[in-house]
Amino acid sequence: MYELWTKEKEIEFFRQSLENFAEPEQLFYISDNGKYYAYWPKSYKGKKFTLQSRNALIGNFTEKYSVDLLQNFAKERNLYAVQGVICKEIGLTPQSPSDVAICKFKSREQKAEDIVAIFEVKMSIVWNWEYRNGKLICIGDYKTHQGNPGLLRSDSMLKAIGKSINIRVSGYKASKIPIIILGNTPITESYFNKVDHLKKAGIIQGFWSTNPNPLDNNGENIKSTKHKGFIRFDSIQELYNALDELLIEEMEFFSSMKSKKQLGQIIEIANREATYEQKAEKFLKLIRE
DNA sequence: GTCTCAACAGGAGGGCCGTA
DNA sequence: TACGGCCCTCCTGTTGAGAC
Repeated sequence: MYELWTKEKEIEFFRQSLENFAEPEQLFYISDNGKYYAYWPKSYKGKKFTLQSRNALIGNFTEKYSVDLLQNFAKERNLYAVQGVICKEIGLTPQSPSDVAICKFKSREQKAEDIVAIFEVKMSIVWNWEYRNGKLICIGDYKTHQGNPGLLRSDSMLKAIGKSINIRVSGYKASKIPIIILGNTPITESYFNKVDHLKKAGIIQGFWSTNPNPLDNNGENIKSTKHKGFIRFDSIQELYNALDELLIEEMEFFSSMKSKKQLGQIIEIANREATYEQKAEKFLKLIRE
C-alpha cells in the first residue's frame, strides 16, 4: 500500500489498466515482429509510432499512487492527502488544480490557509516491459529504451518550475506553502545546480524521487544534489522524515528586486522591532509594499 | 558517428460552455 | 439533455545543435 516506486508498481499499473478498461494496444507499442513493448527498445530500428492513449492513464495512476503514499503520513498528523486541489486565490483553478496537496480538510476546494503542502506529480513508466502471453517481462531500465521518462525530460522540469512560479506569483497567500515536485526518476546533471538554486530561492522546496532503484544491476544514480534540491528516497521513513522537517517550522517565501540602499533602510526599520519574529514580519511587510 | 540536451509537435482524455 | 467545439494537461517521439 504505502511503498516507494518499484517495478511491482508498474506491473500493478499495467494489470489494473488491462483488467478495467484498456486494451493491450492502448498500453504497448507493437513492433514489426508483433512484440508488445512499453517503450521502443534502443536497438529497435523498425517502423515506429507514438502512443498517446497511455498518457492520461499513467498520469492518473501516479497521482493516485502519490495520494496513497502521502495519506499515511497525513493521517498520523490529522491531515489529509487530497487529489486535484482547487484554491483560486493561489492560482489552483479547476483547469489547473494541484496534483496532490496535504490539507487540513478533505474537500477538493480549499482555502490557502488550510493547505499545508503542494505536490506536483511528474511520474511515468520507468522500465521497459514486454507483454507476452498475458505476462509482463521487464526487459531493461530507462537506459535501454528510447523514451526519456519523468524528470529526466527538460520540458517536464520546466513545466514543474513554471507551475510552481505561477503559484508563487498568484499572491502572498501561497508564501507559507511549500511546493514539492514528486517524481520517480533521477534528474539530469544540467539541473543539479538549478534545483539547488530553486530551493535556496524558496520557489520549490525539493524535487523528490520516490524510486530508490531506478537502474538495474545497482546502476549509479544520484542520491541527492549538494544542497538537497533533489533527493532520492530509499525508504518510506526517510520520505516521512523529510516531510516532517519541511512542515515542522512555519516558513515564508519572499522575493524582491531592490537597491542596496532600499534594502538597508528596510532592514534598519525592521530591526527596531523587539523579537526576531516581529523583525521578520516587519521586514516582509516592508519588502512587499 | 554517437551522445546529450532543449525545444517542438502531437494525439488522447477530460472538463467546461454554448447551443439546439 | 445531448452534442460539438474549445482548451488544458497528460506523456512521448522527433529534430537539430553542440560536444566529444
